[in-house]
Amino acid sequence: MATGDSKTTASSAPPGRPDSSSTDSSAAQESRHDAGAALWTKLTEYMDRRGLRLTGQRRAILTTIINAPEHSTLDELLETVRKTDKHIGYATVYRTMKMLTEAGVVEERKFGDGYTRYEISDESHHHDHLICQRCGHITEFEEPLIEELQDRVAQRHGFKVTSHRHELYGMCRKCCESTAE
Amino acid sequence: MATGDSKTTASSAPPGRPDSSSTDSSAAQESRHDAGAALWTKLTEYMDRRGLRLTGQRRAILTTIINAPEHSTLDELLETVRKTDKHIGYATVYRTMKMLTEAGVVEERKFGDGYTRYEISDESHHHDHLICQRCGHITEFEEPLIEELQDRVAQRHGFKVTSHRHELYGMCRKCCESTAE
DNA sequence: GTGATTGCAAAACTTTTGCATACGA
DNA sequence: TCGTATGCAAAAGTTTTGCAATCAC
Repeated sequence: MATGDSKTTASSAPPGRPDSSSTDSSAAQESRHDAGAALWTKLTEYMDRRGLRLTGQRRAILTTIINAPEHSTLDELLETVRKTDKHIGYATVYRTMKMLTEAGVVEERKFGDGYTRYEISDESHHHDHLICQRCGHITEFEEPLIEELQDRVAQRHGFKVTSHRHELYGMCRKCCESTAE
Repeated sequence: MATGDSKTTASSAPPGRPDSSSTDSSAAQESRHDAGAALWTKLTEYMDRRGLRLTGQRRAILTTIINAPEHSTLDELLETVRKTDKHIGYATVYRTMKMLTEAGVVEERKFGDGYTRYEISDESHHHDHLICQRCGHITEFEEPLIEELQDRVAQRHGFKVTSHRHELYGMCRKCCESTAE
């Protein structure tokens, strides 16, 4: 029930795949968050402020997220973190992710396949997503002009934006090529 | 369980509210789909092709959707359609919405509050959404330049787009004003 | 008449929560 | 020690499905 049969999964982004030659920045996926230190600082500050405790499980979970592929589901994270800490429970991962989200360390994403996915929060690099509906691969993209236009739209409506999501669904390059044959 | 306590609901768009004076087209919300006839044609063609049957319930449900506010949830649609047909079941509405989606008559939308919402499919007017997290009001917007940029992004990635979602979350004009006081 | 459709209730699934136990500071 | 955190299992809450009875064509 918990661990098992997720349908589509973000593959673990092999370095140097064809995609990475494209114009846009998807650098974040290659280097696995060397900003780790900053995240720990952010987290401990958040926890100190509230009298929360840094347990072994929480340490293991944050470490896992930092090293795991972006857009992992709870099940995937649980499976991974259990390689470190055999007896960690689903609820613990769940609650920790909630806390990390609250702390601003990670962000929840819902791509409509029924699962909540998580990614490290990087406020300096807002990005959006291309989601392949065939292989499940998720690519990130940044397009400042879109963000600008989007802000203008909001302004026209007197709307104050606090967050947004922009997702393109379809078929990634690899799948297009393998289908074309 | 079924009908009851949805948290945020698209209010039924009173005509001539302040919003409608804004620049962007949100005309679709005012006039309740006079394209109804075209929808019926589309649906019956779809059904004929597959030997599906036009039952009283299905008629009632499509009529309901055409007249209901956009972005209604299943619960809301069920409640409304029951005013016409007292004994209609949740599953019937559910399955009919699935069929209508498949037929291209309606589109499913998920705005992250846990409910699936439905809107009439209007291929000539792609639009995206501004979602107020305070009052739940949903406004539509169109911005061709964004669509264009978005296509360009996809092209750069060799990605073939079949659908997209672009949603801005925050506070609508009304709520901004009532909060500012 | 025959196969599609309906409605009810139960199942499936992910997400949340209650509670007794264990543990960090 | 004291209150937070954990883990298990059960609860929630929405979406799906099984099945016998009905109904459209």
